[in-house]
Amino acid sequence: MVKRVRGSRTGRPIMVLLDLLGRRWTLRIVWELREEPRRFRELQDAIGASPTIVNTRLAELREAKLVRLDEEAGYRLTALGEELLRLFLPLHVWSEKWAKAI
Amino acid sequence: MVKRVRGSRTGRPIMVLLDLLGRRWTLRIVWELREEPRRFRELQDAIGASPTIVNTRLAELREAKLVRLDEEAGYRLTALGEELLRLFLPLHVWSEKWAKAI
DNA sequence: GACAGTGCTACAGAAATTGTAGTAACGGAG
DNA sequence: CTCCGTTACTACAATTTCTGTAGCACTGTC
Repeated sequence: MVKRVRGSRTGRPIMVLLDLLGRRWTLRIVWELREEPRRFRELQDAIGASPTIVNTRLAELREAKLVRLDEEAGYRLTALGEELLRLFLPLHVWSEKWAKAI
Repeated sequence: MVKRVRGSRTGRPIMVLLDLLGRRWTLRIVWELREEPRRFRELQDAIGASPTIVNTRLAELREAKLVRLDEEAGYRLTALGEELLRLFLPLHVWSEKWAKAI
């Protein structure tokens, strides 16, 4: 089986990004790191996923330079990761409005 | 089909939203509908997913009142869906910057 | 040495997704 | 009416992904 690039085969950055963020737990992990660094197990407990997939997603996020492992404090967002998070922060407020609408 | 709540068991709106958006193809579908309505097959061809999953995601998005089926024109974002999209639009520009950084 | 914490991995079973094929309803052409 | 193309959508087996549990190797503390 040929290794495929998930999501877009075009390689356009927006498609690559949407594909990365559209994997289970990815958005959630970024969200959990929004305020402070987290240890591997801490993160795993917080989101309730298996260590296998947490590790896989962390590896992808690290490769994408959105997350890094700080030996002292744990996993944390990089500068790029924080930029991305800032784009997502309005979601929090909006989600409350959305919840009322549905 | 049994209705399950994926992701967060808390029911907090932001978690429910992150869970919905963190399913494969969901973000991509919203993105494809950003400019104009799309027919089912058109959408399927554009993203390259199976009809099964396209239909499943559309059903979820319709239930979440983010997408609706306009018999005349095809699937389109609702007012809520357009609000959500507006939050995501900066991603397009940011993704270009991100692509250069990695 | 015993113990707890760290990141991380193995692996079998369960769940989600794919790929292919097909259904049913509708409209227009012949 | 029959045939054809279009629509949304479904069935189902094969494949891929994720889960749940257990454990490893390493570091530091007592």
